[in-house]
Amino acid sequence: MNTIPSRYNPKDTEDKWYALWQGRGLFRACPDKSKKPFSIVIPPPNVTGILHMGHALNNAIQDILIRYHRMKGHESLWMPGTDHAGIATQNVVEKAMAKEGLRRNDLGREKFIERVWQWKEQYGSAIIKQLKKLGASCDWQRVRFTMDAEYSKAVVEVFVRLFEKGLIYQGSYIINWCPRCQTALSDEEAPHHELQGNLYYLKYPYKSDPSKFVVVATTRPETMLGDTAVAVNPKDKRYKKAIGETLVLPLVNREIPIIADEMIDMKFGTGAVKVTPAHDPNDYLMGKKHRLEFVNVMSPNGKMNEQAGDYNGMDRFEARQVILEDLKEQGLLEKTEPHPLSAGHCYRCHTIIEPYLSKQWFVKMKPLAKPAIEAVKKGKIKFYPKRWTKVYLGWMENIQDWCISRQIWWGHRIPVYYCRKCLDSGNSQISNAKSQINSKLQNTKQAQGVIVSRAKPDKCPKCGSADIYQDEDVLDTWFSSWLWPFATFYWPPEAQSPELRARTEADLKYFYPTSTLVTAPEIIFFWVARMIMAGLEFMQEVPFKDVYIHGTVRDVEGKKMSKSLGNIIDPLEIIDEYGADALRFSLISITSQGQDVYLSKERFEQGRNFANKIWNASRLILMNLDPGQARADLCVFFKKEPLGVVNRWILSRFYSTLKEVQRGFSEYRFNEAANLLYSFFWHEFCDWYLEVIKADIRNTHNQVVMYKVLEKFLRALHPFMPFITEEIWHLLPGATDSIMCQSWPHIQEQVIDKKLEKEAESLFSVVTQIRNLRAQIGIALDKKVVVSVYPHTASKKKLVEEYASLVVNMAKLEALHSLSRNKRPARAISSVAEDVDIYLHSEGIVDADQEKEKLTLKIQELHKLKQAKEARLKNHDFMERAPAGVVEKEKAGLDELSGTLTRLEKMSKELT
RNA sequence: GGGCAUUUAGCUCAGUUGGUUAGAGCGCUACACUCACAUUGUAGAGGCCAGAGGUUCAAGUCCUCUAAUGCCCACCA
Repeated sequence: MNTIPSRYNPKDTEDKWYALWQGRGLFRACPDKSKKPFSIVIPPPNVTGILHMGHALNNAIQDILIRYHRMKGHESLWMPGTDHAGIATQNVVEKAMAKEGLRRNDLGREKFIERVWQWKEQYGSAIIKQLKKLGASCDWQRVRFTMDAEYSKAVVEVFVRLFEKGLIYQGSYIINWCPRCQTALSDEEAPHHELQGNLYYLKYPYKSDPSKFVVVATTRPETMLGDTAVAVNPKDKRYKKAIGETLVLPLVNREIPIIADEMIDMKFGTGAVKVTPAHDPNDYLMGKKHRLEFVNVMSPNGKMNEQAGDYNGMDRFEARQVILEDLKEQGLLEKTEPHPLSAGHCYRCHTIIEPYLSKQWFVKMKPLAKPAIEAVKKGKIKFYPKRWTKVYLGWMENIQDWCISRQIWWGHRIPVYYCRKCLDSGNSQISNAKSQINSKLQNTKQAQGVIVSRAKPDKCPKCGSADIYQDEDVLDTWFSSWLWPFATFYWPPEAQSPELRARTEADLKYFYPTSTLVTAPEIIFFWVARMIMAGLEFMQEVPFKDVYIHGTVRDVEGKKMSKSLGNIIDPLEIIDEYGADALRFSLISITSQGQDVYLSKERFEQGRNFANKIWNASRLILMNLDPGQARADLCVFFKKEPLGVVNRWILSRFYSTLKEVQRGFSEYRFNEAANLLYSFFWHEFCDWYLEVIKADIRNTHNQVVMYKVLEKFLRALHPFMPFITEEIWHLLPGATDSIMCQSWPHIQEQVIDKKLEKEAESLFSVVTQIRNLRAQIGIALDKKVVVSVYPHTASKKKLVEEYASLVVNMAKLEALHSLSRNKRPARAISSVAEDVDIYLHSEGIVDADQEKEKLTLKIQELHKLKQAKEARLKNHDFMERAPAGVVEKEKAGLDELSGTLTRLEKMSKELT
């Protein structure tokens, strides 16, 4: 077996095994009534995406869960796929086209979409290849895309159903408008960020006396062109007389009234507010309430429009400056104060959002939210960590209607059709802003000429005209991804071809609801909450039972990793340098439940080193393994053979560890599970077990135990480090099949023996103490020394004598004597282990003072502890109120401490 | 303005229902490469658990307040 290299090289193994797994269909999952299902749907990455550390963490966790449950005997499905990511993808393709000097309008809608599809075919699978590098065991035959024809049927179905239920409506409101992407956005897509802006105080002259003014404060002076009133609080004494007066809007010369509204905060600014109903959500409400005029002064591209008079064509921020200058010139800019404000930003291009009046489609959310709130409150869905429940509920309980129409081309076209004839003849076509606002939204449903349909109608059902055209807008990307947990299973079955339906309907029944959703906190509102609503609305069942929210991956300074900051650690680079196993293990071992991860490249050394350690321990075992001996049945063997303390110890430790690992899994404490396996293997199996048995490695007991522990350990570790465990699995004698097909080791309770564990560890501590003594006087390891011990109990004496050779080997001794009299030998340095006094015979001169000082320090330290324990045991309240077990423990601790102290004191006294 | 999280060794972090002398990885110090592994081994140093109160027989852990940092939410013109 010396053909095994001494360093593990992931490059030799990872791609090889992945190809084999996939080739053999080991990731496939099919309904199997004899098994319990376990299913996860992947949070579909954007087709534009490339794998970053966040994905690596997210998918490593999912793969660990899937592999674990697969080995636990569940029919485990990991559903993969990608998201068409409307705005993001359109932006990317437009950017690529810009290099050729092309704009989307040059191509036209159809050609442009064709081009996006081409782009998707060419680059869209990049992230899937990268997931495979990571080891992701998705059922790739099922890979879905939110724009797939079958998936689109679900989107249309849902739109139509919600519309028919009256939960979708069209209307004109102030929405978040991105002037760069030129589309509406939902509130979630326009996160607020702090900006350092100014508060400008503008003077609006009275019509009756232009030398007098009302001063208003604003952060967006360019919107003043659209002002149609000034509002004050009716309780505000300063303006009591002014209410009802008329002002002349500067630069525009529009006459605007001073109105009274309770909404106005008297303490802010001057207490007088300019009202721009077409450009601010609050002003919009006031506009409606006071029947003001809605003047839209901006074009969709963020430039001022013809309503802006002289400022027509200027960019909104340019106009701001020019308007301020003009006002200043006229003496109408009273002052400018720095003022921090927060403004919405486009989550795709980070452009500052313009609150903008426009006609959009909305989903009424309150009725959908109600059951979704219930489901979580009743515990049908559980969040891990728990605190996200509150975040979820908080949002759900204050949910706003969802703007779902987008003015882009890449996406699901809204299934609404218009009959030109009906629209022309009727008055349902909404032409000006004012009537838009007043039009009752529910009317959309009955509106003449508006047809909502699963397929494009040939002719108008009302008038029979064939002059029908579809709504230009597409749906929000999230309007398709919220269906992911069931639409990926070809929901609705009735809408699919009979053949497809026959093939897939059982899958939906078997795998839905899914088991666990693994995701990041950023998309709780975007996605998680909406999936819960969709699942309950369309499947009458929650989409998943557990939601595990992991942390955000950050750099060492706590900054989010982003391309623009240049602080990215590329997972593929790490895989290339350290291996996918190392990447996975390192990430998991530092990710405690839901905490953010601060990452530097060096962290991955831990995983790499661990892989190498496993590799070399396996190498030792394989080089010394007699396959004939080793493969005995452990259970039978264990019962029959007197295995000895060390073998029994490692078996007990293994199963103790396994038990805790399993608990880690069930509580979503992956770091704990990973670290338990790590420290068991390294610090118990390698540092002690293998070192101890090395001397007698051909012994049958040792053969069986080392082989079994290795073999079972590999299976337990496989979910975390799939590649190296598979590689070594195949080096084991008689290994058939893939490790993926093995079961996760069953916990053998009868092997766990805590008392025995303690006994063995007390033996090891004798070794440690001797090593310690050697180090104290600097005796090199190759120099053999003689040690005498005096065990204070008969059982310890028996143990030490029986395992004398273990101590001799591990502490590199010439000889170990067991003293028959409790008397300090001459010329020795001393130490104590549990119930054992230890004397290392020194050939040189023992510095008695130094030795005495060392012992004295130790005595003082233990004395303090002893006092603390005595005090506790003397405490009446403690004795009365502490549980018996704790008191017992304290007593035992005190006894031991007293014993040790007496022994140390004797040692010290005998020193002359 | 509201909420959440974090604060434990030089660094990055574990520490579950309160219960012996608070742990890990990295880094550091000393020693050790013919030995499965120097991506290693052995031994060691290093902690008023952010601060102040409180509850309790017992607090890193529970409660209150304070401070710093980060994140999320909110119609702060």
